[in-house]
Amino acid sequence: MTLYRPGRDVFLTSALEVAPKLLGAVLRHETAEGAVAVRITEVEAYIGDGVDPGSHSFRGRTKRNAVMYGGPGHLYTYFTYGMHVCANVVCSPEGVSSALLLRAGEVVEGVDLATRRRSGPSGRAIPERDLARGPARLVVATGILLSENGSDLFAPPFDLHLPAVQPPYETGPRTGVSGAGGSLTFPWRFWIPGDPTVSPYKRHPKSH
DNA sequence: TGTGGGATTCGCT
DNA sequence: GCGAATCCCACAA
Repeated sequence: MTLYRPGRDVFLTSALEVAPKLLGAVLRHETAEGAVAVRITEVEAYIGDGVDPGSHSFRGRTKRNAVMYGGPGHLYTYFTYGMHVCANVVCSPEGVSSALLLRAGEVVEGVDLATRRRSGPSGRAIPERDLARGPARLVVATGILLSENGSDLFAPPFDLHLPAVQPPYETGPRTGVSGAGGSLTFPWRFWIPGDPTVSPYKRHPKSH
């Protein structure tokens, strides 16, 4: 298991190149409640500065997306739909904007804690594979907070381990983003084929 | 200072 | 399958 650090190795390049290497990586987050770790199974690339209309940084740097320009290995969180938080891993060198949205993962540590966080006061049952299946679900399960925007993912309370051996992966077009049907047809999404934690409706974009 | 829209999820049908 | 919930941020005035 190799520990990569920000500013070095694979994280000094674009999200499109980092994506396959982040699949299978384990992201761990520790709080007073305990630790939860997820094995990343699905990511989506975003590139700013006029390249990708779907990116928050398409129109350049703003106060909101400043973290995306802050160097590789940092956490970019944002609030959306009035109720959800999503988490990204910044991949580009300082001054450049490129990141990976964590779309899905498998909880490999702290299943009980993750279940409590996801079920809330209702205490309803949640299938283990659904604990971190979906960007906002993954954030809830790991206990990542909006206020942790900008955190170094290679330092406590976080820890990011890349896999010694890269798992096989598949790519596909983006869905769920306005403007996704535009002229750009990069394979923005990357996932581990056959993994049950990958969003099912993303797994079969065209079921004809 | 006001306004419009969104990198989603859940529950009901 | 469909629609509601909900609030931060960017941008226009």
